[in-house]
Amino acid sequence: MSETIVAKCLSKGVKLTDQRKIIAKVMSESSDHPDVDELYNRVSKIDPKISIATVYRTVKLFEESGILTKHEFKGGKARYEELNEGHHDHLIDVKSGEIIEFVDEEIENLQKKVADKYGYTLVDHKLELYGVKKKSQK
Amino acid sequence: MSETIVAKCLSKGVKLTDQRKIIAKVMSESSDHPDVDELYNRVSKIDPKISIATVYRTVKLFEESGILTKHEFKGGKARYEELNEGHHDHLIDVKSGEIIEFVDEEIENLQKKVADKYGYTLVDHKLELYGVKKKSQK
DNA sequence: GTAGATGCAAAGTATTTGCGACAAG
DNA sequence: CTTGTCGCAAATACTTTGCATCTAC
Repeated sequence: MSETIVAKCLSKGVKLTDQRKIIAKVMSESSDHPDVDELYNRVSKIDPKISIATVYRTVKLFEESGILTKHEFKGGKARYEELNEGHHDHLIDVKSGEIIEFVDEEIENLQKKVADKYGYTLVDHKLELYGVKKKSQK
Repeated sequence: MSETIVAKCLSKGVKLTDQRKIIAKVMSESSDHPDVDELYNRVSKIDPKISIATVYRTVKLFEESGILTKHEFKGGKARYEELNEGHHDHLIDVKSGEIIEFVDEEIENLQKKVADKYGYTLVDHKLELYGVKKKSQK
């Protein structure tokens, strides 16, 4: 868990302050995708003296260091998630806001193929599905 | 061209003011994906008295009326595009900012399949590819 | 004529930044 | 020690809104 984040910080030459350790811990224990406000709330319960500016600075730093990813889902604030080996995309329930993570190799490959077709090498992508729950399941 | 927008306004009961006509015209003549600032600049050349508040209000109204779509590409401002029958996704050149529109039926179908697998009906989606131009083309 | 649209400036959000005090390596 | 970080409050960027005036239907 936090081992990974600490290791990543050391390998990137990122100083390990108490604040960063707390933010890293909270993020690695969060299975949802908190926005900065929410993260700040959770962090404040551990150390109420941490300022929101530090939270903003830290998520940005962690993003650049490959520790977190930023999501900008429709019309909301930026939300963050710990970045692990396995890449995945998101299916968002438009009614409840629930977020489901999924992986689809076939789609990934097709994306590369599309980029290739236009003479591009894919460096990143974003796929978000927005759906409503079905009434009955056959 | 603008016929479509005028028709859509009438059918939706949207009042056709001079400002809206100008904004509609500018959008339908734009083949890129302008943000509000840029749209405001273009509109101002036709009628300098239009305020940016009206531009914001109008793009929002047009979006709700199915005339424009809003894109929130990585870390930038919201950008708008005229909504036509054919749906397409975007491939963004991370170096130049150039945007290429593409359609891939196969990916669309797979998306529906993924949503289905989790018990959802797809109501919307967002797919953005970020790439760099290849040096040599075989 | 009347409901809704506009322009202006002021108010919101979300995020970033300057600066003096402070802490990690 | 020295460089980078923190907390604070002020600043910024984008977008929305209250209000008096004006206009399409």
